[in-house]
Amino acid sequence: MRELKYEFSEIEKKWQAKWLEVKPFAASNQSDKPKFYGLIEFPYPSGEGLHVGHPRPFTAMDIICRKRRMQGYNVLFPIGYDAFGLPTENYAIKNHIHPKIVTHRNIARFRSQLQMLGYSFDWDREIDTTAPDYYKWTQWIFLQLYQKGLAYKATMPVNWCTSCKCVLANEEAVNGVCERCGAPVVRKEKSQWMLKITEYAQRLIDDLDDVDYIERVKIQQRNWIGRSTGAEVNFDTTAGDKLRIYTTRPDTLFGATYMVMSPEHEYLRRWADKLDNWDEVAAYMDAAARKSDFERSELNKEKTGVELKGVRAVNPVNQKEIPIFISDYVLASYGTGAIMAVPAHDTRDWEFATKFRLPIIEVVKGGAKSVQEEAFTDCETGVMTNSEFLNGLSVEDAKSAIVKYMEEQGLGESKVNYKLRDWVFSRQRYWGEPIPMVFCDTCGWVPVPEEQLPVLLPDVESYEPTDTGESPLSKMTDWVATTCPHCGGHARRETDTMPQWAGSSWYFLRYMDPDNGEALASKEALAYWSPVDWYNGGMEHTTLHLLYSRFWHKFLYDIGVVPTKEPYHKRTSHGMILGEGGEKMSKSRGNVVNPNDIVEQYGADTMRLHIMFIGDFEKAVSWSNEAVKGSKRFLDRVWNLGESCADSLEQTPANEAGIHKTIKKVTADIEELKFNTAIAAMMGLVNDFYANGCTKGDMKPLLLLLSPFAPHIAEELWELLGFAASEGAMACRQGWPVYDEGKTVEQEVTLAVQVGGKLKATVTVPMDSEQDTVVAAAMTDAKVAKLSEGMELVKIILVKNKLVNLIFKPKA
RNA sequence: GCCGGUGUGAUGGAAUUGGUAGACGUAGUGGACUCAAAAUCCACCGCUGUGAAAGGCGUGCCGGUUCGAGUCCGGCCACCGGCACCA
Repeated sequence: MRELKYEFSEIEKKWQAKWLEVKPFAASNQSDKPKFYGLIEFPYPSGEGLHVGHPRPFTAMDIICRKRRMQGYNVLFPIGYDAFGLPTENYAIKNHIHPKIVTHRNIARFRSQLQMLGYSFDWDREIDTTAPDYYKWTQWIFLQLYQKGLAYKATMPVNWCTSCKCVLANEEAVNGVCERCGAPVVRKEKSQWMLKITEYAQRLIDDLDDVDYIERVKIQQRNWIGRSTGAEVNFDTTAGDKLRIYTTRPDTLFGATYMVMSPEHEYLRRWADKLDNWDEVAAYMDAAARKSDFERSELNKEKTGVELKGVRAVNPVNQKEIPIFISDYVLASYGTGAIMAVPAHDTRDWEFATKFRLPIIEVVKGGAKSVQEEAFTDCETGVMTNSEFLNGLSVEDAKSAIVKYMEEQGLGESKVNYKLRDWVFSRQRYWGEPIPMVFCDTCGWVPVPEEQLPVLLPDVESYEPTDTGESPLSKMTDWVATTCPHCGGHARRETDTMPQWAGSSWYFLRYMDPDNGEALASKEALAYWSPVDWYNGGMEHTTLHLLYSRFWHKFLYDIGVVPTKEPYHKRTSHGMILGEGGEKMSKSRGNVVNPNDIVEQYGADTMRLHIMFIGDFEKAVSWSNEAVKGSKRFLDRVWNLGESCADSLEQTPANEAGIHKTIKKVTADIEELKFNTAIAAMMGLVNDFYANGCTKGDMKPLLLLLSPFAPHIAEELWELLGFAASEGAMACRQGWPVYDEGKTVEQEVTLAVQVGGKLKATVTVPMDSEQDTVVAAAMTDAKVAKLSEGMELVKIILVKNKLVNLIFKPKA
């Protein structure tokens, strides 16, 4: 008997100190072993510290990486901090502390919390996006984008958060409110740096075919990019200009009974003197401009619009004259900003036509109701009608036929459109990377020369955003005033900073070679580690960080900086941790669980184990303080086995099959993110050990299987049972246990016996018994025998080692 | 409206992908140990039924395929997430 209590607190401190000292998790940039790069989304170091949302994905990847090391891989599992951002800045404003100081404090806190949980990060590769030698390279990438024409300045209506006093990306404005603070978002004309992500739209779709992302991520990205194929068609107008429209249904061209332009369309002002009702039109344009996006979409149940009196369009295929309207249901920013309206086959056009009593002409037949009652929008079943040479064709055939005709006649051509918009890249805030551009009155925008990077973020007196919509940096006149790198004349620095997403768009590259002063990472390091083998992160980043970083990576690939087209080979995602009632955790509900409390009460191993045991990793689960005890109890039971097991290094025969089965299950389950059932299997094995008795030989594989999940207790018992002494190393440096398929099967199996498909009995027979043996054994069962009286056995279905189903019928 | 996902005991969740539904855990019940409690160990634990059995019912609802359906097909309902006047 080894009599030592499971003092988790001391044990965990001991091993954490040892890992920091011995560095068993340091990755090497040169190795004969196969490489594995496991990545988690680096945290934003908020003032609140780690919350329970963090340990779930972190522990999962830690388990995978610990297992990979034991399987003989050279593993890179790094950590860093995505530390630029608004919460830190807002805290700094409120408390008059420099954001730099706040950030350092928060990072220190995060670091100690992450170490407290025993993660096997390579701490020598820690990065911080706010460090000048890091953001130097963020700025460098921006300069490359600028040089290739992918960064440009444009004045355009942008999403403006009224509370943050800052521009938001499309992706950050959710339902008319700011994703971060919830304040209303309004439209504002501003001159902004933009990144041409749209240039990569098709490749961002196509290359999804070559990566191993979970399907819902691929689907969500494809939907977000929103590719559609259709045609652009020119309509003559009585004003003389050709009005160009985009449609995905060129087949319905004969059904176009009017046209609609967006209120922002450039022709409108040009046509002012031709319009009899210009006052009315101008009033509508004004009203539309004043509406926020939210008002334009959400509140717009009823369609509104104004007819242009004095200008009409001509349908190019039948020369019919049709009216033109303006309406805010047509968006200026998509397609050409104008549409042909086919009310018979588009619900929005139908609503508008009904309200304005415009003709509805059926050109596709097959709808359940008349098109006067309901638009028929189905493309699969319809047949063309009222469309001259298209009549009788299917919708698909009609599309190709009309496009071919239009291209021959010079009326229009096929066209692909995307919903994806260019990325608004400027923020009027302090705590971000300065955009390395200078404006010279004579030369215009001039990039800061690479050798002058980084453009350091200067210290300012106040971080308050200005009401004029300019960055706090604009008040730093000394810093703003500079000389033009081109002509040497007076120039002003760009005072906007980059968005939060900049630093995180390439951070995984920096981990490969974090101290490089010459490049964002060396060619060798990039060649060795690229791509990230497995990246796990939240679904909320699918159309933000994940898309942005794929875009940057493709660009870096194009200019020869990185060796792979895609940054991440595999992408998985975890579900959220909800509060006890299945509700979102929030301060206001008071159901927030602090990992520190759990670690203090039960230990880091219990915390890790429980967060993985709690339910399906990919789905949302609710936290239960009560249930944590079960995981702690399991570790106590393992500890007690370690104290009481027999000294023999032989395995107990009764445990053998269970051990091999468990190795098989845990090995496979980790790969499939089924941590909960892996843990259940280990619990089952421990229950067997209690029932059958156990030896050191039985404990050995159990401890190795447990070590990625609960590394501290595993190391301690490994040492205590003498394995470390006799084999000279920590558990984390052992080989991953292997199973013998032959030993996973039992000698005897219990089969279900069904009669007519209903379970009536079970019978135990030797493994792999043939049908005759099984049936004979089944018939010895009293219940089965009784059911077979006076019956004839007409059919036997045998599923080997599982079940036998006997079908009887009355004897004739 | 469109695109994903989910629905299983008191409860968190399992189920080798068509083969013994409820593994593993929590809560609960009974017992052992203890002066006692906690902890620990052992047993029971879907509903109904009975003295105990037998039997019947049971994976959101209705129908279908099959020797056999939580799993497949058709039609609904509810909840969660994403997108949303993108022509």
